[in-house]
Amino acid sequence: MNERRPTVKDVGALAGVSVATVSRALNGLESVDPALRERVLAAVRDLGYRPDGLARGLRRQVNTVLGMVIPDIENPFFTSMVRGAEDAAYKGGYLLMLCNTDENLEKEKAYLDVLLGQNVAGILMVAADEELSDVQPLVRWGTPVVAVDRRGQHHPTDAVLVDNIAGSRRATAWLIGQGHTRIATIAGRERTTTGLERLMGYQQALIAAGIALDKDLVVPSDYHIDGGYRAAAQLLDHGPRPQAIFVANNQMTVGAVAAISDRGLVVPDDIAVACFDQLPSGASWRDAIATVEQPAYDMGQVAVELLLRRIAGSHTPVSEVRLQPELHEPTGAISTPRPQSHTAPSDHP
Amino acid sequence: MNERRPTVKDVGALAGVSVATVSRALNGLESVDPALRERVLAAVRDLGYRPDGLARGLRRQVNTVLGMVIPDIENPFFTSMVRGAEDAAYKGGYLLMLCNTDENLEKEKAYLDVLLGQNVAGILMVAADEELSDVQPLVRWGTPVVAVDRRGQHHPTDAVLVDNIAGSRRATAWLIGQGHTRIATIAGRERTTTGLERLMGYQQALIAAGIALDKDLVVPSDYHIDGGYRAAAQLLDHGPRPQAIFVANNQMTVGAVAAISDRGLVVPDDIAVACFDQLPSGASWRDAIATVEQPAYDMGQVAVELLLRRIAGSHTPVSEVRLQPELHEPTGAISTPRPQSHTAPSDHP
DNA sequence: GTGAAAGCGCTAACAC
DNA sequence: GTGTTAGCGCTTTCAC
Repeated sequence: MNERRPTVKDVGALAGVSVATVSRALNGLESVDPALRERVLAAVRDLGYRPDGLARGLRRQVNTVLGMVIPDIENPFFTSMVRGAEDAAYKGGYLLMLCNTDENLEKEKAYLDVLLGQNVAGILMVAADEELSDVQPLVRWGTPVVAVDRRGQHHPTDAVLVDNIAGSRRATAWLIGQGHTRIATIAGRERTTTGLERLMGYQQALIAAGIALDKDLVVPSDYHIDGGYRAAAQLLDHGPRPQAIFVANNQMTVGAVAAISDRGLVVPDDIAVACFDQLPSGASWRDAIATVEQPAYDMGQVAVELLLRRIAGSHTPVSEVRLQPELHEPTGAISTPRPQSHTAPSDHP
Repeated sequence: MNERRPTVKDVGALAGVSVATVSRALNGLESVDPALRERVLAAVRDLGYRPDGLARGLRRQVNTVLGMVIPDIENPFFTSMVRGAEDAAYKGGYLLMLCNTDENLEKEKAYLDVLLGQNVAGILMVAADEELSDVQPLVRWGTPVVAVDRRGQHHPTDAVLVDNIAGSRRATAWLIGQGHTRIATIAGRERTTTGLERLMGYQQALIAAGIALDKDLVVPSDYHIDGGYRAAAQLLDHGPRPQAIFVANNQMTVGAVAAISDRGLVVPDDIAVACFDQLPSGASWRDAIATVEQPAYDMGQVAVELLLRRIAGSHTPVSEVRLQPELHEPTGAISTPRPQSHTAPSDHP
């Protein structure tokens, strides 16, 4: 081990041909004599040769790799999206390199640098911060980018989003339909479009039902479990308790339910809950909460399809796809739920 | 947009210096006149220049990027491991490119090809198939590799594993301690060391307690939710029902519990369950099942530390680290559990 | 301290 | 159909 890694030159020498022939044979050009091609492939096997991707990429100026940047690899919503993207990419002959920014702008910039440096064919991006994330260099030098879930504010790119307003409007309307009027919301980060849009949907539903908006019932938070806990605590511990809460994402819901439960209250008997995103399978409170389920897998898939079209040279105007989320009403059953499979094949037969 | 991407040459031209000076300025060499350095950096900003990683890597033959290959990005065990690896890598000045193989050998090979082609500094690998996964080319050309969770059989590399035998022995012993003697197991894939070792632990515990092994109580499965469901169904529908089941991973447990519940049985009253891996937070049955919790985050962290040491040139013999999993006894509480935070900071303060 | 030039491994003109 | 060679963008001797 630790021999020098073989190059085209070594392969050529062993096969008794020039480097050009090696290259042609490896890239499947028809114009190569079958006998020579055989010799080349044999030499490749003998030496354990694999092409240097850097040199190849440098020369060809295109790669068959896509980059994907996500903010939180531990959020099932994103991993499901990744699976959709990856399946579509693989089908199209591309591989997907994943980068987790941990909602950290500095990391995000570093990863974009690397991806751009590797000359990836295109980038799928869930921005850590819609205002500050810098996709400008990508767009500027012609690397196709598709924004997913969150759309950067400054430099318009293709985007695949969910109809957040409609989704949260439906969820809130459902709570109203259950007979509640004093409905609070734990909102998402204020600087994100998802946060703003979900808040708008909540407000629209109240207005449509003729319910006055109450600022005390709107608690902005941060999309994290602990933030959801704190927000719910504030709602429960100060002023008259709301009859229902609409929570803007899954993680905050986990925290909110914990806060509710810690106070000896029961969902939905004492307080009704609806939320954006799917809840973890097997959760005991899963059948007591209405959820707005986002088509995460499809979002990833559609995003890649858009991206591949751009890579292929499409010059249609920048487009924004809005997928419809689906309201999932709780069954109200108390028994242990039958968990759903997480695997993509069963989710997307 | 879509101007030609600038190169060192462009920067040099604008700054009125040679490409060599540009390169030196960008790489922080001391020997550059401060005034020139300033001119260069200004030109870099003006042009929006960023170095081409391919050319740089090709020339330097070394990168500041690590590759990580995992089989299932939707499994929380792996994503937690990724977070540990990533945090350690970032701390050490490296970025982590993630590749999801979906337990698909062909994909795995393709990703390894790309990573090796990109000349990554090192690779963390959770092999899709311990017998067939081919790390030989990596080892052969000196790219450091650390196996995590699963150890390749043929070509020994550094590895970070969990003491599977001890973990499953403890879990099974706990079931015995609850007074059960007719204890079944839903085992992992037979060709994996984790599968074999967890089966061994189960058997060791039975033998130590003087309980005869019964082949009918061992059902091999595949680590997936559906497989767990089928395996449990077989145990419940044929022959005398076991008093307890030890399940070899989290996903199969989700399926097994569903099968139990579908038959109107209750855990742990009708049948006791213990399993390897953490269960999803908020699961209603979480407090009824004993779990063997693996230190996933730490595994990723330790693996990167090992890898970085190799990259730095350590020539110590190949080493295998075994971390101890922890038996988590159920509280037996029926109330809604307080979910734990998933975020790394709270898990690893 | 700075510039000219070689060369990393590969592909694509261009000759033959 | 095959070989020779230039050059992708960068770093790094080697001169000056």
